[in-house]
Amino acid sequence: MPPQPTADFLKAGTVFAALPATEILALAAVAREQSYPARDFIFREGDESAWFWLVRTGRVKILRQSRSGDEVVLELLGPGEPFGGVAVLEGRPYPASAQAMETSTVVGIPRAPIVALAARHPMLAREMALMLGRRLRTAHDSVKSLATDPVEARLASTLIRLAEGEGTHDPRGLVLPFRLTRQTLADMCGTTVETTIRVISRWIRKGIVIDEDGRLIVASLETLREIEDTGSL
Amino acid sequence: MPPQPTADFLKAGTVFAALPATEILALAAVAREQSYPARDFIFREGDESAWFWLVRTGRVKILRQSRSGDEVVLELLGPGEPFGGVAVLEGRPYPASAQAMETSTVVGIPRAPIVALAARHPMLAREMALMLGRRLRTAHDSVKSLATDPVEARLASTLIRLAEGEGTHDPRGLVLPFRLTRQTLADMCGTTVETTIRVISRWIRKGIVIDEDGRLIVASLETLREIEDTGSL
DNA sequence: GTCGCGTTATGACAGGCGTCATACCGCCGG
DNA sequence: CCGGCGGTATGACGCCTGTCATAACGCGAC
Repeated sequence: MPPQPTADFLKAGTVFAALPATEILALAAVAREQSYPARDFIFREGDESAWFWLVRTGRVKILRQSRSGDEVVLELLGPGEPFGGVAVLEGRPYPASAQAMETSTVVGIPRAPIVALAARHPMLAREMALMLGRRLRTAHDSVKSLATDPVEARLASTLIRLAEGEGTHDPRGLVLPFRLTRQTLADMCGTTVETTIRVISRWIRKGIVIDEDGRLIVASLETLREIEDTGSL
Repeated sequence: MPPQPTADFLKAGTVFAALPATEILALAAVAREQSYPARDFIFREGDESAWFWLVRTGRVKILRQSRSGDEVVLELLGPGEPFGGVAVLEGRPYPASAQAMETSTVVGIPRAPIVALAARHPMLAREMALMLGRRLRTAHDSVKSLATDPVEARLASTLIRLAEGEGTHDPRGLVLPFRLTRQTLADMCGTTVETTIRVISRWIRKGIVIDEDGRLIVASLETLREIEDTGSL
């Protein structure tokens, strides 16, 4: 049983916040909550996009795979964040896979009610457009970083982004609210586990970051920023 | 004097196609057409987003620069394609620069009328969302390619994308409808001019592509596809 | 208990590709 | 007509970083 009813959860998010109460209740009636253990896939690249999803609890990883089998992590999503939306509205298959990073529950809403709702309430499209604009910008940030920066700078900047966006304050620094393996970090930066491990280990030895049982704590955002700029320490 | 009145141009594009004629005329009345010579900037990253733009003729390059001065080309836009839109709607500064690749004319629409129009006609937001979804997908394609593929495969896949999307058929192959320098291609793939020159020269010697006075012709799309997959030839 | 898996760690090695230098060609402007 | 600029071409060199191998540790499954 979720900590709060589905309707309240839908209303609390940014996506459906502006909808009238009756619409929210109608959505909640057709929504389905489901829980996934770590490493389970919610859907895979190429699957038919039958559901629109929202992260309820936990952490979901959006990724694509290449023939050679190595993964590229495109986005990390936390509670309240939607995914699969564009594919649903366009009626295309999902362009990427979604995988639970830790035990997570997600809310799924079937395609038909969402499409009908979007037709009735154009403000949904507006919210969608703004959100996509933001995500396009961060995607472009990634492109720029991958295209020009050396590995250590890329690792620094994704860690900065995560810490600033999702970190909670603590006497020791900014604490990331989820476990982030070196492998996942590597997949977000287009590098390998080994180099990521080498870099993070060096940072830990220098006290720039702290590894607390798999959870990273950014102790010196400033040093990371310097690394981001100069490409090394 | 442009080849057709501004109003007709606006109506012909995908963005405003569904609007009533009176709205189109109102837009055309406040729109401004302007011509830029090659290498001139229409706006720069960080500028206040006072205008929403459409490419009328020519070719516009969306790019970002790093401190070290090297550029990253995020998108190449041709006639009918909009740019600067998200920044205008959100009231943020432009997140990237726009530069004319060749002599180009663009149509600019001031911020206020666009914002008002979007409020009156929610379908605009819908069009916007769909367009952003497509662009997000191609951005994610770039991320994946930059993160996992070797340089030669990246060059192959951007050339394939350009040829399939914008190439015109010809007995010799798919002809790109604009001059594309090795430098620009390098900036699109996150590599350097030198390596791009080496790779393209090799391709030209093998007959995979043809350089016709700066315009590239893709003679064997299949070979390029094989290179895209295997990472070399 | 112990086998296996996921994760972190460290070293050796090779090679793709960036960097620097140089050269050539066509074009435009003074 | 000639100097500068933008673009293409080619070689030498080096290093960042991917690849492969090996090891240790914690933990859940059986």
